[in-house]
Amino acid sequence: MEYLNELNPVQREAVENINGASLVIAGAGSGKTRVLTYRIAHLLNQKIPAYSILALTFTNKAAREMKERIGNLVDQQQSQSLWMGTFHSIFSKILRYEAEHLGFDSNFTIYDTQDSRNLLRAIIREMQLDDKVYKANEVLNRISSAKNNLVTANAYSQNAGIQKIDSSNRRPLIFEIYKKYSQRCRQANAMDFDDLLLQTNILFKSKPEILAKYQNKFKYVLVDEYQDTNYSQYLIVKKLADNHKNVCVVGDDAQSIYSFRGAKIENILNFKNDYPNYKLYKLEQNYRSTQNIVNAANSVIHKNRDQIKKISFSENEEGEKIKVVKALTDHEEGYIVANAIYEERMREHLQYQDFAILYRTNAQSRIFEESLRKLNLPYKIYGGLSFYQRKEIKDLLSYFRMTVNPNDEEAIKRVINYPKRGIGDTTVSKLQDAATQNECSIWDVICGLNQRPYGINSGTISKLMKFAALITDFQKRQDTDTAIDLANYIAKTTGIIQDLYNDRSPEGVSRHENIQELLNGIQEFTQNSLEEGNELQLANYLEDVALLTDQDKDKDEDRNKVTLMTIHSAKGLEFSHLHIVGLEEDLFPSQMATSTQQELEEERRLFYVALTRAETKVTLSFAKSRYKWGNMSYPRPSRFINEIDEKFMDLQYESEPDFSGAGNENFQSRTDSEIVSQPKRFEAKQSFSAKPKLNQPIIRNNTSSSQANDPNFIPSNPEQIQSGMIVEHQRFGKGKVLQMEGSKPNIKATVFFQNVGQKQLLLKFAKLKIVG
DNA sequence: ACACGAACCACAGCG
DNA sequence: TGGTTCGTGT
Repeated sequence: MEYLNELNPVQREAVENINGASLVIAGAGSGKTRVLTYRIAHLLNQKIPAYSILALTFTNKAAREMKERIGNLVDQQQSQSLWMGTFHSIFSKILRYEAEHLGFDSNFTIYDTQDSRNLLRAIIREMQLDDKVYKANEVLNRISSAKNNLVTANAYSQNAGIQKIDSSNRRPLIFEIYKKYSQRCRQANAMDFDDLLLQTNILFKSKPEILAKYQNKFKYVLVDEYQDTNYSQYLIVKKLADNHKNVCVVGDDAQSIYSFRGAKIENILNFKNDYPNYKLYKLEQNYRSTQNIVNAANSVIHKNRDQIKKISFSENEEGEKIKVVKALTDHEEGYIVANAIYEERMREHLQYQDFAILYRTNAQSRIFEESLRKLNLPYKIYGGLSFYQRKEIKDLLSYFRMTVNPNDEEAIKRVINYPKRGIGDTTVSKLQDAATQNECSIWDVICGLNQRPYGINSGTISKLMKFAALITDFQKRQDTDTAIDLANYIAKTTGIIQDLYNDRSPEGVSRHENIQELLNGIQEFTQNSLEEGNELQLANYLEDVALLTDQDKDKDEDRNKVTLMTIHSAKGLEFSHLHIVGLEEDLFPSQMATSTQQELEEERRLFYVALTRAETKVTLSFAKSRYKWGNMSYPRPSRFINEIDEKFMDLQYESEPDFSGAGNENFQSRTDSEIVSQPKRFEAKQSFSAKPKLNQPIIRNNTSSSQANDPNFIPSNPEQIQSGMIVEHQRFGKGKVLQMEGSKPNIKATVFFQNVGQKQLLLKFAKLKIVG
């Protein structure tokens, strides 16, 4: 047990007091994960069997890493038998086991957000509602937050408060959509992400004997990132721990950043009410960051009113002050950050993996990708469209889903006509109507078509029969084939592989590669299951895959790379040198989060989380101009910059910085004397008025005689533009035409724009003025 | 049924 | 910018 000596006194107490309720308030970098892993290791050492320990983490990755570490402290065999994972993955397992009690089949599909949205869109269309009023995304948010507060479809329709809100938003029929949505999910034998928690609660409430079973099984319950649990999750934990009360929750109210999805800080604040005899441990020493960073972060978070008072301090070296960089444009911000990383790495002999760029929204990532690529800096990017959400991946997975659960409505709609087999939208909607009428699935309708053809012509019926036979064939192979064999068989027989192979465009090639990568993953899964003696059928693979994210498939070759991610996904991570970018009003804090005190405080906590990811150095940056929604905007620097106590800052940006080139080969554009200076309106705070509508080509009558004299001549014809001309583009500003190529209908011009670099424009759509 | 072009929309964050 | 949907022509 020499591992106990690696802990400070408070950490050690939190690890050793295994019985009763414990609340661990853990400041950033205070060794929270260490306490959790050591506590679990300690439990195992006290001869508590692994299968009676339930540990709920925020991500799968965290669970995996923690298991690994516990394995190193005790033994791998035991640590692998722990019940450790996200709420979603743990309770989806339990729900599969208990599915019959809820009227589901144990091979139910898990709908991801895309599936849910598609289903909602279909329902809204079928109800003939205006999809501009009933936006699928917003309806989904309403339903999701209802579920997270355990409001079922029936309760929703009977709740006067909710009905009032929906009515005042002119969307009084959301309850109807919610009802239909629930029915369709049930019909399809599918649960969405929120259902995994909601149905667990329903199960525990309606079947006390089942609840009792799990209460007895899980004698020790641990929860990480407790500040980010929602009501549904809170109640699951409370119920499971109700008998033995051996519950340990770890969290930091200052790092609560998920209230948008129903997380409640109150869960931490109310812990003492549920467990009056609880013990409180405060981990206040930060081992991660320099004193300067910790102090700076503290000075920010102290501006929040709602918080548990705690001191966070560091005994590391004082460290560098926080730097702030001002860029003229969003693209320049990209160049500056990439250059800084390039130079810091050289000067301080660092690895690429020591650097991270954190931003508020995924949309900001592309500019940094471009500038990193220009300097040949390897990077990895998280978020955005994940691997498992790509079309080709979802298509193949949908065949797998059909095989395991043919009632899966979203899967069948994806694959019924992919690859093309001549079954069009009209046929699908006939099938859908029939399914709704008979309260059965589309698959059931297809299987009964010989008896009741629902007005579908015989040609199409035989196509449908062929499709059905294909799926039935897959189903028959399920029991005998391993996951990888069946997956390969499906990929081949459906023609997906061939279809993608035939597409020799770069996109087609990459899609083909993605499919190969997915199949490799299944191969790996099959192999691992074989070694560990687990089930190795396709259905078993599918159980996990819906809950995986990109961060779960970290590859070795990705290790030494600069990390690009949102601040939200950086939670729990740490980096030596950190760039927090886009510190502008209406971006960070987000314009959607400045109306109430609570929202603003959450943004501030988000900034706090960002700052505390850094070990040695933080650089903040902002741009004076940025493209947003396709338009130029001129934001002010974020208020958060000023909220950091000046003592901890290096305020060099106040004096106009000089990025004008010397020793910086990436700014050739600035030395190009042909390029005119910034347009005057650049200084204006708000965007210019009387702007032509973007989607309408601007065409005036072009008497070409006046062309040379008119500084604002708008061409209607690509031929009126020649190389060397100075032109102005609505989006990219002023620039010089370098060269033209292509034939009349689609002439391309390469234009060098001052702020954006070279742009290829298809002149047919170009929004250009000739200014000289 | 399908292919193509044009209009429209999107950018909050996650399992 | 880029993905999706809608309308049109084949």
